[in-house]
Amino acid sequence: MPEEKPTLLLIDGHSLAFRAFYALPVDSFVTRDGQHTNAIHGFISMLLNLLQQQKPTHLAVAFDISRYSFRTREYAEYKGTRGETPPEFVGQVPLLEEALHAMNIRTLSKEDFEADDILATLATRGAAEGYRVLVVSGDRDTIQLVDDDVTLLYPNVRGVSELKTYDTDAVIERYGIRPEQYPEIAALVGETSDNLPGVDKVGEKTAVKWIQQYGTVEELLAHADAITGVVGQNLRDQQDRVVRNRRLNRLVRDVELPYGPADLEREAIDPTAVRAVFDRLQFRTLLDRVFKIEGAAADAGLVDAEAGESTAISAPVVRTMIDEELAKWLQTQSKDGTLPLGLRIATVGGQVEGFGIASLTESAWVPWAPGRPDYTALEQWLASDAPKYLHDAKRQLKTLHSAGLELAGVAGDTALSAWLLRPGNKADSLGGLVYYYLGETLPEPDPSQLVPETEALNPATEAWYLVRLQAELDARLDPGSLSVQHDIEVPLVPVLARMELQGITVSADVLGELNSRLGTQAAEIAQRAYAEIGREVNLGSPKQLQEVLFDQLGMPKTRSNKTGYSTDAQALADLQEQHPHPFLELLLQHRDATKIRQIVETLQTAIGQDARIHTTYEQTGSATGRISSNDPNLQNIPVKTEVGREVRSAFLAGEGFETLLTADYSQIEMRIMAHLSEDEGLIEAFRSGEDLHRFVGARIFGVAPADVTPTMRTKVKAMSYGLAYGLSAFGLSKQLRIEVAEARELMADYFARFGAVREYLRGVVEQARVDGYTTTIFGRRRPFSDLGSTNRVLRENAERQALNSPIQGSAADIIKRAMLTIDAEIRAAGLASRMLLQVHDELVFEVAPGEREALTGIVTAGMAGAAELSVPLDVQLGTGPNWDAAAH
DNA sequence: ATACCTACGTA
DNA sequence: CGTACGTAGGTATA
Repeated sequence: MPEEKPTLLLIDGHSLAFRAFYALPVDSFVTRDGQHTNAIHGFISMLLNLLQQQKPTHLAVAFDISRYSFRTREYAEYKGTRGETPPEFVGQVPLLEEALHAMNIRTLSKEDFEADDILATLATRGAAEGYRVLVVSGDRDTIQLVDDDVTLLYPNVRGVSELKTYDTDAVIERYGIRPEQYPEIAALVGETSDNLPGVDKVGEKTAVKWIQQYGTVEELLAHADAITGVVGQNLRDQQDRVVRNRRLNRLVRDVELPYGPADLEREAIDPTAVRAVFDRLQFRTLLDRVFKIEGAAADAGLVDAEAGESTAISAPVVRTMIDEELAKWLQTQSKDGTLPLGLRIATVGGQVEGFGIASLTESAWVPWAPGRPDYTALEQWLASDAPKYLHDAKRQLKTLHSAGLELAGVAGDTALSAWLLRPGNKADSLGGLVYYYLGETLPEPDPSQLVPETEALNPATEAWYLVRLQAELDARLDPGSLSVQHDIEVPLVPVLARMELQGITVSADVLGELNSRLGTQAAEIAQRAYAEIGREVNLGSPKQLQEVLFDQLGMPKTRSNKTGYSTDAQALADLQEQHPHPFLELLLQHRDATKIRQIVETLQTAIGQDARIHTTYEQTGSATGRISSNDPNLQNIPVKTEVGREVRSAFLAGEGFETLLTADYSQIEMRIMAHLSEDEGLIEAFRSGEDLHRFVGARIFGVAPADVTPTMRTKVKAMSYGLAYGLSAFGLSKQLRIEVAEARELMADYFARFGAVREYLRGVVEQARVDGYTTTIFGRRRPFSDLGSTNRVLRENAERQALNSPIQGSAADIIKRAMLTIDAEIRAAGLASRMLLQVHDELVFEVAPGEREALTGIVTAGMAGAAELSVPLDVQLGTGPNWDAAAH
């Protein structure tokens, strides 16, 4: 049996992407950031189909470099009729190329040539070298490439999901001429899309007839005199066109290229890179398809040996053990408590069922039944400082706590490491990380099935994966991130766990009273609002409000959003100015009342048996390094309004405690900016002890600090804060309701006095563009991929994020360091007082009787000393029976 | 039921 | 056309 020919697949990237662009609805393929992806999606989808159906052994995609080539030099009007490329298409091609590179697919382009010339060259060489060649292009000129070894796949009108196959026979059937004769026909007929006019009155029928008779254009023109009638005259008159067309539509088959067919062997994809790119493009189903096809390719032996080797390690056999055997095993495997072991806790219905423990070479399953006496070894090891690797350690710690078990020695948390590597991504499961970083698939039972088909992995084997995964993650982390991991994030795990377990006492009575009062109020306001418009509507429905405001009341249109026109507070306030109406005021009041009421209700249902609310902190919840709070969110409890503060007053010092203590950093982000920018003016402002905004205002407006008016101070304050967010003059003008020109002037004045700030902010973005990431004072990184984007919206969004990240992230580092110190000192001093909440720049404590002074000292020192900046860290303290009263 | 959008609370 | 979050209700899809 003859050996099968290798298959060389050659794709015209631009033409296929363009076809896909028009085949798929633009609006259905947009990322959350506004990047259009329909062309990329269509292209990759088509590509995956081809990989699956044709199983190419060799593969390349060719792109045009620009719309200019030797053809436009020869004939300037070539392709001149083509309109502007749609803006939604621009920018998709570089991303497509990136995706292809991640899939380890070669892309080719050549200055002065079109993609089709590259295809022609490779097809010719491929056929000569014994390949079965498949050419995919939407350009009819490529028909000339078809022969016994070369087949053309051409997208039909419906787009790129179905490709029509043209081999020699199919071409003859369709056009009545041999493939190599197609350009002769095209030269006569002309090609509108390339702006190549043909002979007037000559269509496909006539051209085919002539070529069937004469074979080539050259022959035909030699016998042009023999052609009668108007078309014959036209041919003679316009033979220049024909000659030119024929010259231009001949594809070049000997372009000099860096690769020959043999260099285009299909390679294994880079799973990490593919996931990164596809994540960014928000391609979920395509990602699955890529990995599925890739898996099949690996089975078929197409993937090179190197990629195969890394998956060759197999899990150790799980041994079940308890008590003395376990004690000995733990000691050996951990080298007397010095070597980290993976730890996985198995639970059923929240009850601990057992423990999987593993080193790199051995794994053990330890079944757990509470109350049995023979667990000393296990309990000792768990509670000891012997290092352990876990996934989502905080959750495990809390689970164990509820089972009455203590856990210490958390030395690594794969969820944290993964977040430090890619802080913008949402938390992944252990299985997800193993798949991503180790390229192996863990069986995960389908939670929707009562009797799962796939049996879950033994926790002991999961623990073994933890050890491998932690090593892989550590290897990928840079030194700065490693120190953040080691010095901040990992030690913070038990601290946050304790805060969550402690919770904070909340008065159900205060909330209940507030709820009913707001309820009555909201109902009254609603009635009055209905009276104003003569009917009842759902005031909480933006859609119904739009009807009332813009149709019924005929108000001027506000700024538009995806579902119509905005009815948010800002828009309503603007409306009230232009077109005052009592309904607007009532609506705003109703919003206020119901919003606070909704918060109150959420809190009420969150109060536990212990009269306390236990939030959950998400340590991997933000891209900058902040922690977030959920279920319920205690980081957005109202404070700005009077009723808002009533909510705060429901948060109390618990039974047996004297008072609440709040401690916050004042203007920490501005201080960090002063430190990072080394701006002398700003540094002096903080060292002077003068009110920051007053100081800055005095400099900007050229008056004495005492003469800074409240208006001036407000403007300065808005600008100072806005700077750290990448605020524009436009944005500042909107916020302060002043002219753009005035805002611009204000900013100019600011930078004239505090020039180093501007230089710093500019430098951050520039550096990030070079490095691909930003860094905080303590070494935390945040990667950015869109700083070089040609899409302005994407790029400028990324720039503002990059500008803000070192500032917000450093502030997060600092308060986390303070929390670690304070927690350690409270425990070292044996105080009963405890840290309860963190709200980004504020900490809330519960003070035990008689400990106020000691605690105050620890907190102040811990917070002020959390970083050595070129300006002091100012800490404000306050105490009181409730959170509102404890504010200062 | 689920996914998206708008709106809005905090730092 | 200002960063970072979480939650809830309405609405349109399945």
